[in-house]
Amino acid sequence: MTAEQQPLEINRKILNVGGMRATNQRALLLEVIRRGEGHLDADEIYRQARETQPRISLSTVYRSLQAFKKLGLVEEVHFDETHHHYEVKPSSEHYHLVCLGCGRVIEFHYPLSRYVKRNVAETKDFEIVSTEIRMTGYCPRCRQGRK
Amino acid sequence: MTAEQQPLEINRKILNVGGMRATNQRALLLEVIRRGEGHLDADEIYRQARETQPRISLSTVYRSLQAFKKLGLVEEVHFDETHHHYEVKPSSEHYHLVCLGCGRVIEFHYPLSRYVKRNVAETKDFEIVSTEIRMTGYCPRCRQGRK
DNA sequence: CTCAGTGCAAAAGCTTTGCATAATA
DNA sequence: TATTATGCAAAGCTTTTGCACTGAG
Repeated sequence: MTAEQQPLEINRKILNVGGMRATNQRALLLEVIRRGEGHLDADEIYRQARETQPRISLSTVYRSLQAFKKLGLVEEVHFDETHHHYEVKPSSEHYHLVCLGCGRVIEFHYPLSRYVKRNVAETKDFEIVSTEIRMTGYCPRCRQGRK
Repeated sequence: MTAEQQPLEINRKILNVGGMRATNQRALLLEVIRRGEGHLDADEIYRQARETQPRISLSTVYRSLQAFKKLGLVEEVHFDETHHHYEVKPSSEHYHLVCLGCGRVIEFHYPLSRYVKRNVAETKDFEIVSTEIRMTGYCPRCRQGRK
């Protein structure tokens, strides 16, 4: 087994454990999303997946994304108004700053969410699958332009 | 004078200060968004505005929303994949829990963002206009159904 | 062998844009 | 009066859905 194929095998197991059928498409998509590290939207995932499986369809991408999300395998990230980006779940506590001026997205880390999560989970009796923190504002460069 | 009774005149001033022309449409939209308390999407804002100004158009709603957002007057909230909701900016520190099972949205309060904001703003030299925290997972009811 | 999953094409949303008209500063 | 904003209709994107076919279990 080559190094490239190995992750796909692991993805199949993950899918099986989740009760989904382990299709080539899904194993590949999971891999593409993982490699993308949260910076890919549905269309980009589609394009990259097509390099390996030219016949994969956009519908499959969307349907898989929904399935993964329900299982808690991937997390949806909202950078801007119209595109959703995806990353595999154990996303190490990183969140986003979005610049309203130039659209740039800056990641930031904050160790706090574990604490907030527990607090909220207890108070609301909610089982938390993913957390997103997103702050919008103006980056250093754009602050200059705004006087 | 309560926020609910705040007249359109004040909205006009807010718009002027922001450097935008104070049109009837924008003053009304700001008022509708304020009354909606973060629970309205573009189309709902449009419908409510039309009760007062039947000839207002959806394009105006979208264009105003974008303008308000740039000015930091309103904040965009992401409950689910496809709809964006809007609320006027000084939104008292409330965030959202979204249930992956039934789609229910639960608000929660957390006093922490001021602290996080300052920290992030300093570290990244970013001028923060708005903050959104969104956690997805399963609500008490849906947790039962899941095993 | 069955039924969940896929591909394709078409439909459905949501949001943006071009242009002539209207309103604001 | 000079712009800026609006309304309308049309275009543009992203996402969802129906249906026949394929492949995993």
